[in-house]
Formats: sequence, C-alpha cells, structure tokens
Amino acid sequence: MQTDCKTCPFKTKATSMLCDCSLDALTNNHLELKLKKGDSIIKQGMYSTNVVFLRTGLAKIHLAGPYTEQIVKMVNAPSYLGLPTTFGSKINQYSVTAVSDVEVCFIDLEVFQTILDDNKEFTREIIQEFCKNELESFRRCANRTQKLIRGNMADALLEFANNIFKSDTYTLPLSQAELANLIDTSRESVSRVLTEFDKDGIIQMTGKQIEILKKESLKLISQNG
Amino acid sequence: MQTDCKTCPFKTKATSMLCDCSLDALTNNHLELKLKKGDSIIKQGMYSTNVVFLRTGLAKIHLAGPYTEQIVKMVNAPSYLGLPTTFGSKINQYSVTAVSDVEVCFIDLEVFQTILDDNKEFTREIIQEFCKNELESFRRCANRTQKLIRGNMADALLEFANNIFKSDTYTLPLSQAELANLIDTSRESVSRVLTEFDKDGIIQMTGKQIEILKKESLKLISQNG
DNA sequence: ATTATTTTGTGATATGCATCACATTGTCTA
DNA sequence: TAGACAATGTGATGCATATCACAAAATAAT
Repeated sequence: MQTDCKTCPFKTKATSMLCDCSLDALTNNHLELKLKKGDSIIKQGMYSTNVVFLRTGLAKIHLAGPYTEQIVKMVNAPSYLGLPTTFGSKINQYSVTAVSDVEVCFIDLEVFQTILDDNKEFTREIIQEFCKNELESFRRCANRTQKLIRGNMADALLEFANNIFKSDTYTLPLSQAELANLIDTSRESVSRVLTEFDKDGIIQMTGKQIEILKKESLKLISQNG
Repeated sequence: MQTDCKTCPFKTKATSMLCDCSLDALTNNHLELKLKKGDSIIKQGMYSTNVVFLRTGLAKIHLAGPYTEQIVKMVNAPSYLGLPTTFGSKINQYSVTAVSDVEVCFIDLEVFQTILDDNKEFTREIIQEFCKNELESFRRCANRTQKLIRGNMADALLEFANNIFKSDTYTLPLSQAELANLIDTSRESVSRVLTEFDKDGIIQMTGKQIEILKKESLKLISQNG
C-alpha cells in the first residue's frame, strides 16, 4: 500500500522539486487509497488536518451555496487538493468528490508544513499555484455571473476538451444536474442548450458521449451570447 | 520619502514576523507613494514586477469581465496587493484602484521573493492569507450568483459596516454604478433597492451617508430574498 | 455664477431563465 | 426479467431584473 514517493511517477511540478529527505518523509507519512467514482475525498463541514494528493483520476470541487450546490471547478491528476481549506480553516469549507475512480494520498498537514519549510523551490511552486488559482477564480466568477447560459455551456464543453480530456471527443463526466451546478443554471436549461447545440451541428451527442464538431462556433458562443 | 520599515507602524501580521535583516532589505528597496482617490495602483493588462503594500487607505480590486467591469472586493490597509497577479502572471490580470487617498509602498518582486525564502513564519502567514482569500472567493462567487439583488446589497452594506469601516454609520466609498459592479447588477437596481431599504427604515440615507438602523433586518434579507 | 458633466431617481417595456409538470428513457437491483 | 429509481426531454407559465428613456439633482469646470 505504501508506494515510495521517490519513484512514484505521478508528480506535479512542485513535487519534482523536493529533496530526497522530504520525499522520504512523505513516503513514511502518507496514506494511499483507491476510491471509486462518487466517493467523497474531502467533505464540507468536517474537521480535517490532511492535505490530499490526487494521484490519478478526476475530481470536482464543490460547496453549498446559499441555495444550491455549486461546483467550483474540476481537477485532474496530478494535483494537490484541499490546500486552501486545510490551511485556511480547521473545518473544511468545501467538498471534493471523485468523478472517476481515483487514487489519492492523504498527507498530514504538519508533515506538509515541514516540507514547505524545508523546500524553497517547492514553496515557490505552491505559491505560484495559489496565485494562478486565485486569478482563475476571479475570471471564472466574472464569466459565470455575466455570461448567458449558452456562453457558459460552451465554456464548460471547451474546458473539458482542452484542459480535462485533451480531446474533442469525450464522455461527459457529470450528469446534467451537475453541469447545471457548474454553470449556475437549472438542469432543464442544460438539457435544452445541449440539444440545441446538437441540432445546430456544433456538437454530436450520443448519450453522454460528446464530439465537438465546430470548435470555432463554440468559441464564438463563449464570447458572445 | 524612505520610511524605515523597522519602525513603520503599519504592519500586517505577516510583516511583524520579519527578521531585522529582511526589514532592512525592505527599507532600502521600496518606493513610497501617496496617491489620491481614483488613482490607479495596479492596472490590468500592464506588465509588472512589483508587489504593493497598502499602508493606509482603501482600495478596490476589479477586473474587466466579458461584458462589464466587476469589482472583486474592497481591501483596506494594512494589506498586500497584487500578490496573485504579480506571482501568477507577468501581465496584470486585474486592476487595483484607490477608493480613498492612500499611501502605498511598491516592492520589487525579487526582493519580496527573497524575503519569502528567508522567513518561514512570514511565508506561512502569506500562504494562510492566500488560503483564506481563496475560500472567501468561493463563498463570494456562490453568493453573487445565487442571491437576489436585495440579498447582495444587504451583504455589501454589512461588509462595509463590519469589515471596512467598523461602524454602522459610514459614507459609501463607491458610486451606485460601482456598487452595481460589486454586486453584479445594474446601476438602476442599486438605486431602487437603496431607496427601498431607506423607505422601509432599514437604513437611513443622506446623500452617500449611510446609517444602518435595523442590522437584524439586513441580516435576514442577506439570508433570504 | 454659469455651463458642463457626472450621478441619481423612477417609470415602462422586454427578455432570459427558473420553475412546475409530466412524459420518456436509461440503469441498477432483487 | 420485472420493478424501482435516477436521469433526461420538452412544453407552459411567471418573475426578477436588465434595458431604455428621461428628469432631477449634485458635482466639477470655466
């Protein structure tokens, strides 16, 4: 169950900068788990002192808004999860749930903190990550609140293609209800827009299988209405 | 013009943890400026290699969304500005503008990075800040997209009272058009809601002077519609 | 003081989308 | 192979709020 972190092939840019002694510390202080699609990785409202490393698979970050659940973003491996909520608060302020089968490593916060203290380059990379995430948050929020549904749907489809699956053909990892939470709309509207895109020949939809036919059109819709 | 940072009375929790040598480095490598209300501190789209310390005054962080300007949040001194945009991107991804007269210190990114490298406690505090900001972003975004205008207006008024001015009587630091950008609505709606709150005796408004009369009502409106 | 310019108040109209309601299809399980 | 439950498609209706269009007031500029 205990992989040697030094030889683990799943590393972020930050992780690849760790000294051997820190990697040894990680090896001896992490809990490796295989979780199934739908399983909770981090749960909002729970007390936690762990940082999570997503070794393989896909996860969603989501939280309870004032009325409905909101999916903040999708994260694919390799990536750290829960840094903001673990460092920023004793109680988890958001949830992370597996969207595919995943492998995760739980790392104690104190161990992680020590590793930060001992590895300047690692710390720099982590801070860079924080910064990029915050900028991304700003942009995302502005889009969500200002764009119409078609624009946000187009964004989501492009995001899956470009950043998550790196292919214009993929299987939607979320239900339509979840997609609604991702782009702040209703389940019904997701269904309507998706069938509309299909009818217009912008995408081809077979069940949850998506093929993007006219990427340029999607980009235009993303920019305009 | 060059204050000695060691004796500067305006310090964040993080800054108070710096060693003397780092404070000396700061003293010799910062540019102190007094800016006036409305002046730009950080400008979206500009190349920048500076971190800014807001010594005194009030500022707004804002960015160009797909259609309109969005005010992300208000920041009052003492606080660092522009860490995400300076670390995360060469080009500024958002703007910061003085909302009152302010004093700011520009610090070169390399100097700031060295200080991070040399001060573990400082770095911890900065990371904590990042985490809290990110959590705050998530919450803010969920509220903005899910709440109705009255709820968001109530939030803004409470935020000013509780976090910015620490008093239930204050002068609105933003025009109604800016308030609209802060809570993602139209200028007209801001005007309507504000007069409504006034008529209902929840606030008393004399020009831009605000007095919160029924704080509990505002909290209720924030929670419900 | 007198324009000029920005800021604010308020009605009328239009619209994007949530909500409700129900049919249909797909998927798991006993 | 049913029977149950979850996920999806689609119409009809209502509502919050953006937008347009001015008037009034306040602030700045000459």
